[in-house]
Amino acid sequence: MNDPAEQAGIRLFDSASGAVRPLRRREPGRVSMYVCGPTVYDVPHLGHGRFSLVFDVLRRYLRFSGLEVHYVSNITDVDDKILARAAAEGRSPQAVAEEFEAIWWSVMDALGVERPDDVPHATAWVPAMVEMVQELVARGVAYETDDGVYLDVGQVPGYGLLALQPLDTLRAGARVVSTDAKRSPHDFALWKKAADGHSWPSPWGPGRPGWHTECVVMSLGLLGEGFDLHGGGQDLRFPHHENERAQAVAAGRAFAGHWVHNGFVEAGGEKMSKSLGNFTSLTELLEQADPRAFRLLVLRSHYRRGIEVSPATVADAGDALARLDALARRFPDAAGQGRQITSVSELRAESEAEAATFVERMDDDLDTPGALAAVFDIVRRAHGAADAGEVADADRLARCAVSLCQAMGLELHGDALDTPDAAAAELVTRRDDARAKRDWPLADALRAQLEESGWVVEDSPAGTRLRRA
RNA sequence: GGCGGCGUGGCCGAGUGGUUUAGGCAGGGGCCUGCAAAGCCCCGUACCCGGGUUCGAUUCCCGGCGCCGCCUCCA
Repeated sequence: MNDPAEQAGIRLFDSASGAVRPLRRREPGRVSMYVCGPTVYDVPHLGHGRFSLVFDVLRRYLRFSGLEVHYVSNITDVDDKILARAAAEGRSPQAVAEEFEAIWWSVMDALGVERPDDVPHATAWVPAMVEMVQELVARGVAYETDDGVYLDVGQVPGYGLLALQPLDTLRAGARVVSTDAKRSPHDFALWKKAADGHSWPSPWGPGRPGWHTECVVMSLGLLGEGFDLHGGGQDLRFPHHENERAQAVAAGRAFAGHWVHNGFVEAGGEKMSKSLGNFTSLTELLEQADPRAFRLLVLRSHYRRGIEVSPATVADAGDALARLDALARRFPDAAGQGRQITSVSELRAESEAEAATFVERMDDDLDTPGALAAVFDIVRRAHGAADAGEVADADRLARCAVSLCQAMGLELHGDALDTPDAAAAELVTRRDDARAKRDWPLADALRAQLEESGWVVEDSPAGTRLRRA
């Protein structure tokens, strides 16, 4: 029991075994996780937002459970798409990668996604990648052709594990370019020969690493053999993760202990398009909606299922968020800075039953919808207690709800961010005055004026309160 | 062709072999309020279609229909 999470004992679906099983740790009390990051050749799309949020929530929850988390997520800054864009726009691949990486981080910050502990860039790891490819060639599991170095997947035991089907049943053809010197259509490039300015020296001449080579080298390099968890979007399961795993296995290294994949973002059967009013990118969504509404939308469905992200579903989540914010507004004390509880053990000391329900839901394959339902139940009870004058209980429940939201990365806003401007402040003063004199027509007229300028007016024992509509 | 997933009340979205319901949003009624807002209480008798197993299936099995993802670089 010296591993705090023995008590929490989170169970997660593992794509390699096809079952929900306990997340085992290489070292007690610590979790090492690697999540495939973006290739920076364009602005982030909605799917990037979902995976970032899903793994941010997992990371935060593990920490809330009392575990120390080492979170690594890469930036792929070597890629054909980056080169294509650079060529099309007449600038360097570095310039393209830098531009979109900067956008990536600004979007992550807006979403409240915490920065990874380590952010390896592929370009900084090329020598290590060359070493691994050399090792694979030396072991006789990789071979050189005219255009690169390939892994002979037929020699890798268990290839097809993450594809969930055996190698010989995988269709070979549909999207494969054509016959080349590869021994099998499934063999993939560890190293690509190229002498186009964006290349590095290697024993096979100038070139650049294959995509799968990047992640396997950087994850093992930073987290070491047999790290705990490897995550990413569903589409990466095969071939990307399969091929990372194949390289590790072929090189005789223990790889990830647990594979976690999140479901896709869908757009209601319709293609995402502006004419339908759907969001076309994450940046566009963030221009139009509260980032927290998007996080709540993600939390509201199970991470392995698809979710629909549209203006309507985001707005709906925004309305639900308003209920949560209303709690923070009513209990500014409980929601105040520094008053949240940041670990499950502390929370148990104060709110055993509520903490237990939340933990039970989260431990069950990160059941955020269930956890959220538990939070809403606590919210309702906090208000009920306050209405009944049970101040201590109300405060405790409110603090619990706010803390649990926090544990999932959801910051609740009370009044703090809605500071009225001078004009509004004056109207408030005049209205309080009118109300004191019981001049209702005047008070109502002033309220109407405030509402016209975008404020929601709420009366409270402390006088008129405003918040943004 | 192979593999995987999904189809739940007006909408979003969980879950389960049967006694009382996920949850949220929207809607209706009531309470509170000078009127509101916020909040509290109450309400809607849902589970793609057809078979089968069962005392009983939305939940298990079989077959359809529909939607989606993967099968070489897309999170």
